[in-house]
Amino acid sequence: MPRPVSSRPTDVELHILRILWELGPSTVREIHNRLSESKDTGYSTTVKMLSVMLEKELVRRDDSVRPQVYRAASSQQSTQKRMLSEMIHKVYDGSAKSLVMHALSSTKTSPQELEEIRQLLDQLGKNEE
Amino acid sequence: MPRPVSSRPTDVELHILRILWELGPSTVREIHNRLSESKDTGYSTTVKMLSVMLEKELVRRDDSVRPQVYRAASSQQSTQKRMLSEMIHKVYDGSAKSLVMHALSSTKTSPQELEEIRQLLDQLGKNEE
DNA sequence: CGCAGTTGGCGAATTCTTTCGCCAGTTATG
DNA sequence: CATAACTGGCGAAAGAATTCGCCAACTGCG
Repeated sequence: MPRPVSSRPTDVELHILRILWELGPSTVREIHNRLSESKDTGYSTTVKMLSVMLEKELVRRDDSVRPQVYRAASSQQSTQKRMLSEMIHKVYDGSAKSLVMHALSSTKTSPQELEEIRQLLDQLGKNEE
Repeated sequence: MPRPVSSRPTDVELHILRILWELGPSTVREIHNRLSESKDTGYSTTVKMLSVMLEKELVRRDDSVRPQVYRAASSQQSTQKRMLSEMIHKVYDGSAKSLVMHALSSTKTSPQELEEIRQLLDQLGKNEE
């Protein structure tokens, strides 16, 4: 068997992934510095989290340089989409529409953003016909 | 201090909540029967999960009848909204728009549903002005 | 009543996540 | 090349989530 591919990130894992998406490939030190702005856990903890994430294939490591450089294994987009579709299934019973309606009605969205969404809607409508 | 109110449900907890939303107030036996259609865990496990959920105030229990009847403490809608806004913040960095765009583009949505969304959009636009 | 089956409470085992302490290897500097 | 600072690996502790075994209380039926 090849290997189960990257699983759903836990909260801290997601936090680290977000840092990697923001900073790009980084050393443990860089990741830890950023992480410790919002969380006060030790350096060892960050090292360990990264090693767990490496195990789960959520991140990759470049050993050819010193200090080693970590990067996210999947892009922000694809990770977001994976997590979103899990939510649509497990929380919204497969109804993307309900989720969209909730998302739109419970947060303020600027007129410009509404317009972008409307355009996407038009485009999707075209493909359907 | 009053009490921290219901926290985020875990996977199994959510599964049980979904059953309660579907069936309405139910006995452990009823919940377990439905749960065991998709999961093969024992009756004791269901009892325990419910007691944990009672502790967390995710469900309430009516002790005045025998066998006791459990019901979800929050509606499906409000739970969905709570979880969705957590996702918008933690995964989409607060951008409901990005989430909506992903949701629409990665799942097939019927023309009729697209229309409903468009109407909501129009309505939101009005309130903005 | 008295037994058989059902219900549910509790503590403990298991598994996963998150946290470190400690130690060894690496690097920078005088 | 010493030695001080930094880097990261490992195992184990602490916390959650999930699972159950066991037992006591309750119910229904003859």
